[in-house]
Amino acid sequence: MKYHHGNLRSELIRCACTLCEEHGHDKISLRGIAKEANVSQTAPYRHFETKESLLAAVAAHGFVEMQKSINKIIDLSKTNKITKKTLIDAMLAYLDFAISNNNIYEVMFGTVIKDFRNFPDLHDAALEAYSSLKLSIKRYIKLKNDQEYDEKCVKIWAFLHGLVGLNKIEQKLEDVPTTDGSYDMPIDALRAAKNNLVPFMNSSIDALIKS
Amino acid sequence: MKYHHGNLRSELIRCACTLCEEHGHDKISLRGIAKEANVSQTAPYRHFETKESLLAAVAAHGFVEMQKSINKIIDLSKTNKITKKTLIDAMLAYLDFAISNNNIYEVMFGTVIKDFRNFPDLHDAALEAYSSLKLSIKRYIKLKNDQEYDEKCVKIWAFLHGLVGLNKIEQKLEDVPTTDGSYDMPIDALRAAKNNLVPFMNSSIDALIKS
DNA sequence: GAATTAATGTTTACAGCGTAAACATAGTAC
DNA sequence: GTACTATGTTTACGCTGTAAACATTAATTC
Repeated sequence: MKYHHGNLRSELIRCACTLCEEHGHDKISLRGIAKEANVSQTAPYRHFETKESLLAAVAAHGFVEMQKSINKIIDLSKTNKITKKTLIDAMLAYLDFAISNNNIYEVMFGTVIKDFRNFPDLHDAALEAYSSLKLSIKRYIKLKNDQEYDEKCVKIWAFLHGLVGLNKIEQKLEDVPTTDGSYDMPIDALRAAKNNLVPFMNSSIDALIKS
Repeated sequence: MKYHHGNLRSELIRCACTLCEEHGHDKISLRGIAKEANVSQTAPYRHFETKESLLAAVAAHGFVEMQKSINKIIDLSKTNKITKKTLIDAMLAYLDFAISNNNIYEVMFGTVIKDFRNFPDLHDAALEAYSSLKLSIKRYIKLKNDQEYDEKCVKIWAFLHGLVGLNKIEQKLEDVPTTDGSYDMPIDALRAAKNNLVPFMNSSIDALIKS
């Protein structure tokens, strides 16, 4: 058995991502990650000060991947205008990433990492991802100034981020609506939105951009 | 010292709410809550099966309070139409609750409670809160059918929930924008939105309802 | 090339955590 | 008054994050 691992740092991030997505950030331990990487339980401390900082690396990796999947849609190599369909596709790519990387998305946007300023890589990755979102709007529509792009971008980002959150709640609620009339069921509405995602997004995104 | 507490259950919820809002759900322990209530560290187990179920009670309490603050705006005692201003006020009440009860909101909508179906009180409280949101839209505008109300309600709820999430992120990012041009800063946009919250909401909510 | 130093691994140790089990006391029903 | 149930305490266990001491390998200096 070789004493030194060689590239333990990146291996730990890889293992952390895998385990995190599989079990959720609150169900994984540094010891478990170390075991997965076949090193002693304190080996990670040679590469990460705390558990939080390893999770920060997981989050940073998430932002990079998310940005990639958006950039792939709007095709960074070009600079021309994109169609509305392409814009919607980019937004759908955001949703798709968030939902298929549910637990990592939680680390990116949740309370796990208290302050991005403590993790410059993460901080940069998050801002870069935002800039891709903004770029996709810039290439869809001509607006007065940068401030206006930011305003629309925030509206759309909030809407997307909110949909991700609601999707999580839906999964925690009752499948079969009670019919006692005391309250209404948000689940059907959420499910309907998901089943007609493209028209749902089409109307919402356009409304927000033009609002 | 009296051996029996009398109303330990509600006292534990009260202590849990206080400590949770003060330190965040991931920084509080059952033992700490028990100590705050001046009982032994395992006393809570006579009233709550797990830590999760105590936090579920905290979340349920949160939903009830949130609903109250919305109902106060739309004035449940009446049934007439409400103005656009009142609708916006109700949405602002949602945001206000979410932000001033930041850590409890996290328990209500985060990953702490895996499945609301395990906690009927919480499940009911969450649905009741949704119904208040829906009611406020119903009293603002006449739509075709219930399904349409649900669709608009989901859009607005997502938007509001997303704004809360973005607000959290803003606090984790750098205050002073870097000007190297490699990416743009979402913070200014978020801050601008917050400084002009009423017009910001006014345009967005209306656009979503009519989309 | 040998000696020193820095980087990166392991072993051991500790306090705090959620919670299970055994035990103690108080309130309730007959 | 006696049995039963509800509700409290004490003790104990395995898991956690992480600090400290030690071991091994790689890099640097002479």
